[in-house]
Formats: sequence, structure tokens, C-alpha cells
Amino acid sequence: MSDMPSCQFESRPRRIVIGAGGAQTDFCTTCSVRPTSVCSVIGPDDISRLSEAAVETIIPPGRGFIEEGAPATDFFNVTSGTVKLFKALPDGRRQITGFASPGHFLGLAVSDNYAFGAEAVDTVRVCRFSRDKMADLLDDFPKLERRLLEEASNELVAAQNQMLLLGRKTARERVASFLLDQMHASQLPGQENGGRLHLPMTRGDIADYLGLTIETVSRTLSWMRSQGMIEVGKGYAITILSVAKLDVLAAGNS
Amino acid sequence: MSDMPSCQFESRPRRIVIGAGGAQTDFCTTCSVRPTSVCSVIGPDDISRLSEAAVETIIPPGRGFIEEGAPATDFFNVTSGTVKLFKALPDGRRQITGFASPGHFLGLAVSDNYAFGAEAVDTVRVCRFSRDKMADLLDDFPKLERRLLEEASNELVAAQNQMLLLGRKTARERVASFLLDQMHASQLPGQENGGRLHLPMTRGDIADYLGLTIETVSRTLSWMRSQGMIEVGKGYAITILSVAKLDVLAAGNS
DNA sequence: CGGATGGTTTGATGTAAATCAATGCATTCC
DNA sequence: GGAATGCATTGATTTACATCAAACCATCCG
Repeated sequence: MSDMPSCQFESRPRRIVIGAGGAQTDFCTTCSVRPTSVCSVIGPDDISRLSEAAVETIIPPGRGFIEEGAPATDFFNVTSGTVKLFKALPDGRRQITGFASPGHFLGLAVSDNYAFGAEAVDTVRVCRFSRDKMADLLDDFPKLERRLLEEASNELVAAQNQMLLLGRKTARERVASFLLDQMHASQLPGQENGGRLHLPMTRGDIADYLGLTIETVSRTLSWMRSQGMIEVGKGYAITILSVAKLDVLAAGNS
Repeated sequence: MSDMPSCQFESRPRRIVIGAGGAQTDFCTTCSVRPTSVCSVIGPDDISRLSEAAVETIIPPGRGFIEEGAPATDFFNVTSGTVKLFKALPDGRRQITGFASPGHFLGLAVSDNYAFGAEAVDTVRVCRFSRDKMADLLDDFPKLERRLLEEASNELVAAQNQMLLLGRKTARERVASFLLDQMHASQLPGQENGGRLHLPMTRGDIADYLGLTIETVSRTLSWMRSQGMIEVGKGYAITILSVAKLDVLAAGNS
């Protein structure tokens, strides 16, 4: 990943180069981006207000920071790393409902309690807002509200895709869909990376995301390797050798 | 269901009694509710603008009115009846991602194409807006935007619950969760109905919603009946005899 | 170094739900 | 009335995936 920050308040995060030795004081703590001429939502005068409202937090891998059912006091914006969102049943069964990457907002819920838990997959940086101040923020920054609505709509589409996957796809189709999604998510616009992926999550996370077991995920990846679709490297590396074959699988020709 | 209309622009639809013989001209075509003193979003002067923007449409049972992948020209608000939203795979497998009842908005997607299909379960009335005019509407009625964000957030929570159901629950747990959800949805505030439900959808719809087959849904309902949990009546009637037993099941003690 | 630890892979077996196959039972329509 | 149609139910059989079990293989750390 590049260390160039992106502005979360723009509808499509725009990447900018930060001049070497540029003064840090003018940066928006919410999105780590210099607001002037880049971020159309906030102007220079607003920086201090947003800075007051947001607290930047670093979360180590594996640490949970939202507990399902706990009072929803805060509202988060992910600025780096990957977060897993999940729901659990009393007996321990888990469903990961999504992975949040930089730019995503967490804790939109209308309810007074979080409807899901959140845990850092790798090292994560978030900006934390008090939900009390959220209403005021929305009133003051109408474009933020538009941005949140857009984000929620996109998540809804993703959730619908995931429901189709969980309800009707076979194990092979699920894993193929997952790999393709990860590929698309990792491809920054106008940038190819030869199908090489660095998945930050464990097999267990993938299993909990796809509604499968660890063993089935592992077996399916092995099968895909045997079919020449992918290459499974050390650690969390996977290389996609044939997007076409995975496409056929993911579309439902199991 | 009562035939008292509810205002969709309020965060919690408020039921009002419409005086006998009241003039129809002052009613908001969007939500079929007299705007004055009831609907805080629109005032009397705004009625004509909204009326121009919205077209009321009646859709017969089984008729589809949103096709997955088609250009997203319109935006809908359901005013009566039940709509099923679904996604399909090329080979015909279907996943119903949700049922939309009066008050729900459809077609929020940011994309230019619908991400899902929609079909009337029973007779449905919707108000249709052109998506071109949506941006203007949002600019003019900020509270509508807040309302949409709230709706999207609620749908997101529902989607997360459904992912847990589809990914990790057993057939019995799924059916139990579904029946309880339907019960809660049908219970208007402060109104008990002795557990009697009139499900508008077929077994096939329920199966496609729960990621099961028709046979499994039918068998599971029969099993629940044998356990004294429910009573299966003629047509689409089901009576819940023991909420407690269903609760235990739905929570994951399969 | 060597044992512990945490994740991954692979194999053998079990089972919940799908599939295949009748039958039942309304409603509609000639 | 009775054939046709469209769900729903119930039974017999199959199967995809879960479960149980055992290696395997890094990395960490005393």
C-alpha cells in the first residue's frame, strides 16, 4: 500500500502527493489530508472543529474495539489497515459481515447499541468521533451526510452480494468470488499487480466470512491450485493465475 | 392491516386518523398523508413539487418492476403491500435479500444500474421518483436525506443479521428467526395479535430468503408444529404458540 | 537448541440439508 | 363435474460440507 493518504470526505478518495517537509498543522486529522483545494467538504476554518471532534487511535492486530451489543458511543473512520466486522451466536459461531479498509465508516447504526463487533486484522488506524457530536457534524457538513449515505448504499450492495453468496453459492463459488473481490479491492485505479494478493486475514477469518469451515477453505484453495487457477505462497500471499477460470466459477458454474 | 396511511418522511411512521370526507387535494402523493402538522419534512407549499416528482403506481402480485442490472432510472417508496428484493445467478438460483413493506425506499444504489430485482408479493402500491430529480429533492429536503441515511443504516443492520443467519444458522434456527422477525414486523406498536401471522409470501419465497429449499422449509414447519411451537393454518396463516421455544431455537440452541 | 504455540494442510468419517419422487389439496376454468 | 394448475407436504436417497483427527511448519522464546 502507498503511504499517500486519501481524503475520506470525497466521494471517491483522491490520492495526493504531500510535499516533502510540508507543514503538518494544516492537515485534517480526520482524513490525514490537507484540506485546502483537496477536500471540498471542510475549509481551513473548520479544521479545528473537526480536530476537536476526532481522536486518532492506533489498534494492534487482533484487538477488538467495538463489542457487539455495547452502548454505541463512538463512530469511526478507518484510515489505515483492515478491520473485520462480525456478529456471533451465544455458542461461539461467528459470521464476519465484512472487512473495512481505509475510507470506511463504522458505527452508523441508528440504535443505541452496536449491532456488530469490530476487531483489527492487522495494525489499524482509526479516527474516533463521539456520536453525540455526530448530529452537529452532520448539520454543519451536509456533504458528509451525502458521503455517508453513499457509503451506506455501497455497503448495502455489498451486503446483498454477500447474502447471495452465503445463501446460494457452493464452497468453490464462494472462495472464487472472495478472491476476485479481494483482487478488485486491492487494485487501485489504473494499477495492475499481476494477480498477486496479500490477504491480511487468516483462513479462519475467510471461513467466518464465507460461512464455511477452515478446512473447507483450505481444501478449496488446494483444489484451485491443482486446477492451475491460483498459486498459494508463504504466509498470506496468493497469486491469481487465471482470472477467467475464477470468473466462471464465481458466476455459478460450480 | 389498517388502511390508515403513514407518513414515510417521519423517522418512525406515525399513524393518523384521516377525517371522514376530508379533502384529498391536500394529501402528499408521496406518503398519502396530509402534510400539515403531521409531516415535518414537507410543508403545504412543497406539495406540488413533490407531487410532480412522484408517480403513484399499483403493481399486481407476482409482477416484477425492478430488473437486476437494468439502468437505475427510478427510485421507489413502498406505500402498501410487500415487495421481495432478490439477486439471481445465471443458472436460476435465487436469493431474496429482503422484503420491503410500506415505508421502505428502494433503489438507493449509487450505481447506474440496479443491483437487485424487485417483484410484488401481493398487490403493491409504490411512489416512483425519477432518480434525476432525486439529487434536487435531497438538496431541497435535508430531512429526507437524514431519513434515507437512517433507513439505509437500518437495512444494513438487517442485512448483517441475515448474513449471520445465512452463514451460520441451521435450518431450524433460520425458520425460527424468520417467524419471530415476521411477528415483530407485523406487531404495530402497542398492539398484540396473539401470535397470528399472515405471511404474504409462498414457501418458495421463504426458502429463497432463508437460503434453504422449499422442502426443508416445509419439513421444518411441520417439525415445529409437532413440537407445539406453531400451528399451520390454511393458506398463508401461521400461529405462533410459543414465542419462548422459538426464541431458544433462534438464539442458536438448535 | 528444543519445546511450545498458532495457523495450515490433508485424510477419514458423519450428517444436515439437497435432491429426486410421489402424493395431497386447493383453486381455476372449461 | 373433472381435468389442469400451482403450491405444499411427506418419503427415500444422495451429497457437499462439517466434524473429528492427525501431521506439518513456521515463528517465538526460554
